[in-house]
Amino acid sequence: MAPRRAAALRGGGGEQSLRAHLIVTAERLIAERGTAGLTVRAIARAAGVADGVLYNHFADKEELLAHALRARVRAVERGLGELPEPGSGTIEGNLRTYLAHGLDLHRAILPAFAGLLAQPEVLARFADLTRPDDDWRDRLIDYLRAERDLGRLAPQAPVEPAVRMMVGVCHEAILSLLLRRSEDPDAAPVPQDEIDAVVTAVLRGIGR
Amino acid sequence: MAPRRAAALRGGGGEQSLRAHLIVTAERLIAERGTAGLTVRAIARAAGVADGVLYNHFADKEELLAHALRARVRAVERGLGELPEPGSGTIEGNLRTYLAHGLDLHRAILPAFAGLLAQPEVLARFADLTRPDDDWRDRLIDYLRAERDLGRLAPQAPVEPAVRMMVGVCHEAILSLLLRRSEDPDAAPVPQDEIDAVVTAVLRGIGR
DNA sequence: CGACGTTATGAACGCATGTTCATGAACACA
DNA sequence: TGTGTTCATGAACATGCGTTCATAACGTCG
Repeated sequence: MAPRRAAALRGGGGEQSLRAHLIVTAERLIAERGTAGLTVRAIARAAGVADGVLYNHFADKEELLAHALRARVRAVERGLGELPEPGSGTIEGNLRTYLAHGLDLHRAILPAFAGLLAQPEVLARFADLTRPDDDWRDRLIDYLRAERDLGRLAPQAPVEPAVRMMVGVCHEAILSLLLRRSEDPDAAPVPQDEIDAVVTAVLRGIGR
Repeated sequence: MAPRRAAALRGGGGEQSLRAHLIVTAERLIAERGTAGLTVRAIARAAGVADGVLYNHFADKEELLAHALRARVRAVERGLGELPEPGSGTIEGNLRTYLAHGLDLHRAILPAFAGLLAQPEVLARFADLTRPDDDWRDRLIDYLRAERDLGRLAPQAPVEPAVRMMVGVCHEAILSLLLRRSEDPDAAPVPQDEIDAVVTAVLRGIGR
């Protein structure tokens, strides 16, 4: 039927189709180095297959990249676990969880998308891709509104600006991490006490 | 001495050196389309000169790009005017000015840098380039600390988280603008009332 | 066991890019 | 006017990319 030499190279199992194998390999490379200088040959070499295989399973390089990015996004979301329910725990603790969640999400996603930001025409082809931080932002908005409806926040609490700020903090932290990484590859992420300070300030901002 | 055919093409004046002319041209192209797909030939064509001229004045393409980016950053900063002094006006009004300033700055700068974010090794060559939003951020920190020292803010006001949020709001606004632009080229920037809401929330966050 | 269809192979292709260099045009000076 | 120097010119080069396709290796079926 299908895989021959390549299947043998990939190990005895071989229950994974070559198509899936390519997606997994591209996903790994994207996670490591982003989409920027990622070549067809690099993917093929990493997958242990010939240069042209890609075109037996995808229309072009971008279609493979789209599938790989989707897989990457799903993997990240799966690894981040559940977000708090409204009414449970303290709002402060829950916001801290949301912020940590958002920071992890952005740290995992933004580098992969950085190469696409520069090319709007390419980015447009990925528009149907679930935009992970839009999801996260919507859930944060829903969460705060629900807390407001439960009476645990003042009725006039400015939910939208608070969310805008928390999303912004995530972007800012990861962008500055990217910039610092260009000089020092081992730059550290945002320390915990700064996260706490932001949560405290946001809580004051929405009237606690 | 120097310019011949090209000088004539550029107009009668010709007091501008070809080197400066190349920088200005590249700066214009960067402002319009970013550094992403910018080729040596595109710059040469836009400047009305031969393909290879660049190498009579710069070591390589990246050196020209560095000069052009520097020029672009300076031009933007020049166009944005002065920031408020501590002690003058209201803190609310001043923060609004800072935020508008930061939004303009990021809208003008971030698209040009988007292509570089994806390539850390290239970005590292531009490390000496004044990082415009670092400057802006430092000035905002200094401003709020000065207001605190003047007694117009509580001594324990959390300045750093507030600044982190405002910088983040700028990043977030421009990044989401870039993303929306990839689908709708005429997407609108952040409306004024959202800016006001953010400023109000930040003010509450630092204890007003 | 042999014919057939499927599909991985990887060399080759076309193209775009950054860069080089032999050429000659424009100027300064004698 | 003649000579030397400077430097713009743009065709040519080297490289790397995405993509194609004739070939051959493999599994299936009669």
